[in-house]
Amino acid sequence: MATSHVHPPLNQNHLLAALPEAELQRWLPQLEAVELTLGEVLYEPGITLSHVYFPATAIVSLLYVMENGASAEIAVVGNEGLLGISLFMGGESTSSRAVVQSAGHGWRLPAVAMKEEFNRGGPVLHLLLRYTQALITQMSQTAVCNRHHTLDQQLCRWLLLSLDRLQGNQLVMTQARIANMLGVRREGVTEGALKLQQAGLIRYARGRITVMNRPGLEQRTCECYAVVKKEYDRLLPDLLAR
Amino acid sequence: MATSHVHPPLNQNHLLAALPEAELQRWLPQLEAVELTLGEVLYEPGITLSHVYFPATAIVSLLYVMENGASAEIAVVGNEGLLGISLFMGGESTSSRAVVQSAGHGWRLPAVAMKEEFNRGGPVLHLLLRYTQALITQMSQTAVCNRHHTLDQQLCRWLLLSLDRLQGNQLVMTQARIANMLGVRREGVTEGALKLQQAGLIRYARGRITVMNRPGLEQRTCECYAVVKKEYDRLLPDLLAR
DNA sequence: TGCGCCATGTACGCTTTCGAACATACAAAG
DNA sequence: CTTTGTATGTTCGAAAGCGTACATGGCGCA
Repeated sequence: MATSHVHPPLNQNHLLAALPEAELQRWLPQLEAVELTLGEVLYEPGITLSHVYFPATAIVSLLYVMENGASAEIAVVGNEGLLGISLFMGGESTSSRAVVQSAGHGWRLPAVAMKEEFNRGGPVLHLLLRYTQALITQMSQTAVCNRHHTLDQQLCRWLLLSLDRLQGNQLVMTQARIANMLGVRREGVTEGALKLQQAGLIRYARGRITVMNRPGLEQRTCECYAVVKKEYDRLLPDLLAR
Repeated sequence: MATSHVHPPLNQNHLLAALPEAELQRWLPQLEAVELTLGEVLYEPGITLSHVYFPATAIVSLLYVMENGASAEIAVVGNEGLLGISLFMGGESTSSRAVVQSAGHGWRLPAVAMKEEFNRGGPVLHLLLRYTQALITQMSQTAVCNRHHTLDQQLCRWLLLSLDRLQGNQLVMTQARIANMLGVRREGVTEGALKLQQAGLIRYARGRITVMNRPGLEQRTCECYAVVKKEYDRLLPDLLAR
């Protein structure tokens, strides 16, 4: 991970964009631009975090890795959120791992600064807690989706959630990596992706997926996508007017 | 739901038991004992809550009900926690439903009082947030478990989590209701329960389950149970010394 | 005492997904 | 221009769980 003092526009991250001026001024000296590389691990289960991360163009997955090596994604975090809620929730660590799924840049803030700000109890506290509730909704819906929906539906949901957290309609992502996130076989993702390509909804080649027909994906996915999206919009309306 | 002004010992709920004396005194006049009956719905998706509930001898499930009527449990809450975290998280409502799964009593506190206390920013805030993080862990692990583990393993997990939130080794619960929680067929639960009974781990009859060999259940369940339990113990150590 | 409801048990064919093995093909490096 | 690695495509038997249907037997209520 490279760090730099040349700051790209902070408001690429919606939470940073929603910060009141006073808080922003307090944070500025401590905010550090970071390059997040594919596969980079921002934190491991049980490890106390040194920073919170605000993705801008990167996407990060909260991933649980089981004893036998199998894995499952708990939630995706992109430019709408932050990594490291356990710092202000008080647990210091979580039982999941945060892995960069799409390279890009972001910012980070030292853990101490985040805790101080949180303990001031101002508007930032409420913003962060509302964000956390939205994240909880995503996790809950992931549980529901894992229980009841088909691989094809989940693939569409995953593509849409990722797309919402990126700019443009492309994602750099192999089928094997998607399978890792969804906790299914790579072959299953291949079959699902084939169907979507044959239907003209997406096109892909060697780790690059282009979404051609987004409404088509929304039609094929389960209700889970809409539930999560609605809840983010409801809980964080100030972040939409960026 | 019957309400009463005869208070059973408050410390049956671990969160209430962990309240500092000053906070307890502030809450006492507003705390109301409630009888929670089987099947009672404490809140519905999207509805703003009027109270938070602290179960004592009751167990409540956070349940997501899909458009087609199928359902899945997101988490179980008993005497270790509270219902209505969205009140202090700021969302006011959630996309899940809270259903009483095991009748018993508890207490409730008006939403306004909870918000006032939370906004004081004292120790109660941190206690509630640590509890919320533990709840998040349970939800995450439910997602993982739904993805990777067998019905038999999940049944054991569910029995253990429920048992931890009750006194004694009995639970009043039909196989159909368990199926509803796990989001599987009733027949699947019947087969799983049969195996456990044949192995001498449980006994049951007409909606009453007795656990005969708890270590046996722990041996048959997946890692998910231990992960969740450990995280509750880690995040809420003060609640164990009740 | 008898009726009916409800909890539990059993069976069968079907669908989805898995595990494993192998085939094809592009792309970058030498 | 060949080699090698990675991404994607295909197949097949096995397993878990589903949907459906129906059987059994206890318990409460009339």
